Parts: sequence; structure tokens; C-alpha cells
Amino acid sequence: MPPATLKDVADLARVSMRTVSNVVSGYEHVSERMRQRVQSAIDELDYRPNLVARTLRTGRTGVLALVIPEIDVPYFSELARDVIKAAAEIGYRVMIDQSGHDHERERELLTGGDRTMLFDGVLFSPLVTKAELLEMGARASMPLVLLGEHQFDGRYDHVAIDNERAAHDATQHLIDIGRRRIAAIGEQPFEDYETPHLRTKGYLSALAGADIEPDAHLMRPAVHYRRADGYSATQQLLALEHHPDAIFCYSDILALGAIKAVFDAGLRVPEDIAVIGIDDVEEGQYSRPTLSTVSLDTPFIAHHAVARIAARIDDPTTTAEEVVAPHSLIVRQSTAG
Amino acid sequence: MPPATLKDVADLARVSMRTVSNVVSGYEHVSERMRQRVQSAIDELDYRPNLVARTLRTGRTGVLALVIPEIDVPYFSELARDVIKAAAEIGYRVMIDQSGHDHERERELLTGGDRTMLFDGVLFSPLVTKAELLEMGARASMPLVLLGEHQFDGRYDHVAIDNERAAHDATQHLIDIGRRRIAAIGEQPFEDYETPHLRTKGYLSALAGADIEPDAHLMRPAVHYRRADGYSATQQLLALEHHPDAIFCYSDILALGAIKAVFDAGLRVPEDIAVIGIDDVEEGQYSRPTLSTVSLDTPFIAHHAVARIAARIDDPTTTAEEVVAPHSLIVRQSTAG
DNA sequence: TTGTAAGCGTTATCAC
DNA sequence: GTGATAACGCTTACAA
Repeated sequence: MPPATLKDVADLARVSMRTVSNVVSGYEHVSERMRQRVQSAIDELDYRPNLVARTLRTGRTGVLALVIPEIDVPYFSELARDVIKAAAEIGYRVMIDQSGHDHERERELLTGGDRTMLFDGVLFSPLVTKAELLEMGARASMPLVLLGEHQFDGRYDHVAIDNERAAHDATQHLIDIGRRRIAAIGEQPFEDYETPHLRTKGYLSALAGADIEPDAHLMRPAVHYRRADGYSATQQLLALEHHPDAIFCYSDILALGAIKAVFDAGLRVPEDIAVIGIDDVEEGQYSRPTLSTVSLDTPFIAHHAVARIAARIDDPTTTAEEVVAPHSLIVRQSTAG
Repeated sequence: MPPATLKDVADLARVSMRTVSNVVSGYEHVSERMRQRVQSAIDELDYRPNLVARTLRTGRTGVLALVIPEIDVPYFSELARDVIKAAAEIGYRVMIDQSGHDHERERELLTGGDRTMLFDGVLFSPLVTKAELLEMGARASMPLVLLGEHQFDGRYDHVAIDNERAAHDATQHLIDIGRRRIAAIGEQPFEDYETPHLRTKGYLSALAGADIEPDAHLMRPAVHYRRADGYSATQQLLALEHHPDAIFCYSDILALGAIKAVFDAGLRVPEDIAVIGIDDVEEGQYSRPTLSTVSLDTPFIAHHAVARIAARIDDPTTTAEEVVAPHSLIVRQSTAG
């Protein structure tokens, strides 16, 4: 037996489809008697509105896309959790799309690609470069909020931390505990991503403030921000004639990989090398040593991102806003002493 | 300017909508001249088929739902990654739904809830009890594949490891390295979930095989399978007069929480207490000590689950299959020696 | 307050 | 091989 339709309900209740629709969508001006009659027909047939038909008619799907590089990177899965929660609170569902570090795929997702109209808006945690982003802006047909990026040109809504200050704070903390040979892992020299650049800027400004000469050997790139990348970058640092006495990693799991590399080399964290990350993922509270980090307040980010996209869906002409999410230094064992 | 429709393309190419549709969907019997003419009109208008309209007509959305308790639990985010990948390979997209340990929400998701017809099938990693599952079966209107559960009654497709044997293997390994007071964390005594029960069964059978008397004090429940649950359960084990010399945890992050509790109490892993988990999440390769575990082959699980659901969508009458995923013991530092 | 009917963009059934 | 046209199930002017 196929699912009941609006018409079936109307026939059973002996009213018009219009009236049933009114009842279903909670329209105000329906007499109580009608409402009862219709409701019992709905119950009897176990009627559920067909969302696809509704969407075709209204143009609204009630679905948001969350585009992230990889769902199994803890920061993104924790962000996804918060976004799904925030979206549910205002009646949206979330479809997660993995860009998988693939620029082509990102572009496709943003410009609509082969899946037009499957969602009302996009929350986008991009890997794209500045140039690509601008180019896409021209084609993107959908409400868009950028997460984590800080490219304010008045065209997109943004929700991000102050990356430069966050990196500065982390580096400053390492200086404050007396470290001088401070390495940085996470720059992406061959890409025009804004986030790593801003973090490098913050790292360098903190060094400058302490009159520490930056050393190019201590700045290691990381193609992706995964544990293995932090591990191998740290191995290279340890192979230097003078290894660093501290490492600032541009993500927590990069830092967790770094810590393992330090111990595998027979050195200790934090005694020989202090390590700090960014993100404050739960894993860092259980690692040994526990991980010092810069906390990003993902619930805040998720809440504001969803609020912005909802506003933009309701009124596409609303002026773009830039929301700066708070961050805070969290000192744990990996930088103790 | 609103997006171009099939009709716009037809008008521009001076052909009927039928012909355009044929070209778009790659129908065979279209003359090359027609195809060219239509294609250039498509390009000129930057036409993209409206998936919602197509769905309304065909009844297929091309979307699968993946229902899991929490996306930010590593096992689930890694599973999600593999499911998304496997689904993409055969043209499906995935919408992730968090049940959040909420039975009511699970039921709603399964019976269609308020979101009928938004996806073609459901991949369900359930927390529901046996009784609920059977009850739902009656109402569920959608193709369904169960992940991780092992309730074979011929009604649902299942993809799962042999939970009992996996637990047996883990426990046996602890016995093999000479441990006798072997604790288990993860039973859920107040719930009728099958997975924990099966693991407990495997744990007990391994003990029995080694003539070790089970000790109720060494079997600690865990409401959820998060790090904090493993941590607190282990604290309770350590408070016993005779603490265990090994702990088998029903998930990896439970085990990671357990390891932290052991060290925080001034004891060592594996010297004082060996620890093993189940799942083989990446985090366990970077923890200190690295985590022994039972590996689940999530790509296998994802691949077969997606294949089954696709088969069931194509033919709802196909007989339910039970796919048993392979598992393998992985010995790392946390049980060395 | 309720009924009638047009139309959202496709695909599919019929003819030709 | 191609063209007209009727659904798919819903919302919403427009009427009554």
C-alpha cells in the first residue's frame, strides 16, 4: 500500500485538499471542528507530508550542506556535531559533504554541481585559495557562510576565530615558559590558504615581540592536518643539529602526532620539547601528556554560522557579517614548566 | 535570473522536452545531430537538472541516511567517512543523522518521522533493544540495513562483525600474556542491547576456557562509550581491594579513557595493567602507550552495507542477508609483555 | 472559513 | 527517433 497523500486524507475527511494542507501546516484560521475531523483522518491513514513535493512547490528543502575536508578529523567531527545540533534547533537538517582536499570537488559543491536545489544553503569550511574563493563567489548560486576563513570582502558571511591572535597566544605561551627555539608545524607554502598564513603571521609576531630570530629550519609545512603529518614533520625537526625546545602545531592532532614522534625518539614532552596545538579536541584531554591548546568554542561557531545562513536564506540581500569567535589558551601538561 | 529549466533548453534548441530529457539522462536512441543541438543549448543556458523535481517524479532521491549515535565518536566518524566514500562510488549521497542515544529519536528516524521520502534507504547503527527493533520492523517503510547488530531474524539485512568472537579474541590475548584478573568495561545491564551482551558472552567464554572464575566486581558497565566513561569505570576498578591486571574495553576510546585513569592513579600500562579495546581507531596508533585492539575493517563494513541497501532499494523483495565482517587482533604496546 | 485549480520541473506513456 | 501531455504531491492565489 503506497503512502497516503493529501488527497487521500481530504477524501476520507470529506474536505478539500486546501483544508487538509491548512491543518498540516498549522494555519490559524481553521475551525476547531474541521481540525478535529481532518486530524483523525490523518491519524487513521498515518499520513506524512511528502517533503519532496513540498520542496518542489516552495523551493525550500530544509536542508543545509556542511562542506568539510574530512569528517574523521576530530575537529571537523566535533564541529559537525555542533552544527547538526544548532541546525536542528531551528528546523534544519544537515547533509555533510567531504571535499577530501579536492579543489575541484569543492568548486563543484559550491557552484551547485550536479545537485542543484538539494539544500537551501552551504556552510563551507574551505581549503580553497583566495583567488578561487573570489571566482566562486561569482558563480555560487546559493546562500553561503564560510567557516574558519577570514576573507572578509563583504561578499560572504564569515564565522572564524582571530587566527593570527590565536597563533600569537599559543606561541607567546611557549615563550612565557622559557622556550626559545620554537618550531611551527602547519604552514602550507605551496597553497594560498589564508588560515595557515595567518597562523604563521601570529607565530612570527610573537617571536618578534620576544626578540627571537625566526629560523626557517624550524618552520615545517604540513600538507594535511593529520596525526601522521605532525609525526613526520617532527621527525624532521628532531633530525636537525639543534632540535627545537618547543613546537607550535596548527592543529591538535598534528600536535598529537608530534608528541608521539618526540617520545619515539627517546625525548620527553614537555621536559625536552613543549608542544601546543589549536582546536581543543577531546582527545587532547586524554593524551599522555595532556595537550595544551587554543580552544575554539565550536558551539559558538556552529550557532552563529547556522544563524547567519538561516538569515541569509530568509533574505538573500542581507548584508554579509563577520563573526569573530572567541578563543582561549588552555594550558595542560604538554607545556607544563 | 532563475535557473534554466528543461523547457528553456527545449525552446532554445527547438526540440521537445522529451528529447532534452533523453539527452540529459543519456538515453541511447538519440541522433547525433539532436544530441549536439541540445547539448549546446544546455551549455549556453548552464542548465542543471532539478533533482527535487526528478525525485518527485521517480520516487528516488539518491540519498541514504546514516543513523549513528554520535558523529564525534571516532569509530562513527571513521565509519561515516567510509560509508560516504562507498556510497559516492555507486552514485548515492549520505545524510548523517545523530540519534544521540535517544530511543525516541531513533524510532522516529526509522519510521519515517517527519521527513518522509527524503532518502531512499537507511543505514542504521542502532542502540535500540531487541524488542524495539522488532516492533519497528513492522512500521519501517524504508529499506534498512543494520550495522553492528547481529539480530538475524531474516527481516533485515545486517553487516556486523562476530561480536562474541571478537570479544573472545581480545580476552584470550590478555590471558595469553599471563593476565588472570581481567576486567571488562562496557556492559549495559539496564538495556537490552545485543552488542554489549555478545561481547560479554565472548569475554566470559574466554575466561571459562582458561578456568578463570568470573568476578562480578571486575565487570563495569558504561552508559555511553566515551572516554570519560572508560575513565570513571577504571577509577572504580582501581578502588577495589585487588585491582585487575588487565582491562578489556568494549570500545577503543573507552580503553583510552581507561589508560589515562591508570596512569593518573600512579600505575602503568601495560606493566601493572594491560588494556585492550575494540574498533582500531586511528587515535590508538598515536596514544602512549599505543593501543592493542580488535580491528573492524570499516571499509568492508561500509562497502557491504551500501551494496546491500542499494540492492534492497532496487528490489525491496530481495531476501535479507547477513554479512559477517572480518576482524583481527592487533597487538600494540598497551598489552606488550 | 473553505473550495477550486494552476503550477513547481521532471519523467513516462502514448502516439506518430 | 521525436513530440505532446499526463502525472508525481504539494502550496497558494483566486473565488466563493
